[in-house]
Amino acid sequence: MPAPTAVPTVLAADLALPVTGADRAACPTTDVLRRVGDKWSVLVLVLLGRAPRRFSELQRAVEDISQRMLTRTLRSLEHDGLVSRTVFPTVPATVEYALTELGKSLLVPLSALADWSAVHGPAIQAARRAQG
Amino acid sequence: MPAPTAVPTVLAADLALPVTGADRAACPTTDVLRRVGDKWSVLVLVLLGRAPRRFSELQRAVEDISQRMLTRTLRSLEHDGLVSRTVFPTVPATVEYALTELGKSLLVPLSALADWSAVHGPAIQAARRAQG
DNA sequence: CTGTATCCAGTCGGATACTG
DNA sequence: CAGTATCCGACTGGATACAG
Repeated sequence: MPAPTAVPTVLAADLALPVTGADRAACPTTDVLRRVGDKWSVLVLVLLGRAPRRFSELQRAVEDISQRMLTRTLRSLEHDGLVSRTVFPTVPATVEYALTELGKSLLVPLSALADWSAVHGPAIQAARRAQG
Repeated sequence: MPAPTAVPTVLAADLALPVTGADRAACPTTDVLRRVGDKWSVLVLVLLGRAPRRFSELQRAVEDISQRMLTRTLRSLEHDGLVSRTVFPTVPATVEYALTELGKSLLVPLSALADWSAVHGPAIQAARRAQG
């Protein structure tokens, strides 16, 4: 691990982000937020946090996700080590998806954000309505 | 406000999200995540959390954001009540941006996610490299 | 100084059809 | 059952030029 060199950062409410070019491009916070800020990832993570599920179970659970997007979402989550994929060589094939330990741990801070959203979401909605 | 009807939800690590159509579309958690999951919003929030700043100060601080994106980011944050905008009628005009109380409060759960990212970001990077 | 207008490439996400 | 392939509209974000 590189020594903790003095990377320019901003500090606010215990939150630090690098603000200069190369460092900011690799900022793990921004990286995670963009991973999780897409349309379906968090929903899939939460569903898998409840229990491991098969592809078709997920598709039924989410209900209005397209097959393509479910595949893409699962692939990217798997690619980032948040979800595991297990193929059972039945006929036809069955595939089970589950959270990895990494994925489970991510639900904790997401939970904090969900709590904030539940409390302050109405305030955001109100602000939007107030300005058109 | 409608009565708290039994909206189908999934529970995982204290995290609840609606999973059916109309409810999920209005899910405040997904809504907040998508707001914050864009390229610049969190960085701007963090900078403003440190201190109120003028437009040009922000642009210098971020360094590689385009004028267009800074404007758009600030407008959307303002629109959602997270940032305030104060115009001083000098010549030429100066404009100061600051976090609202709502914006400040958002930094708290974001901080939890930043902490997680700092700790587990390397694990994600490793997972990515392991699979190409 | 603080923006707006225009253009343009790349990505996101949905619909549909097809496959082992 | 669990995907892949293709097409396509919409949105994101950058570059550049112009304006109050």
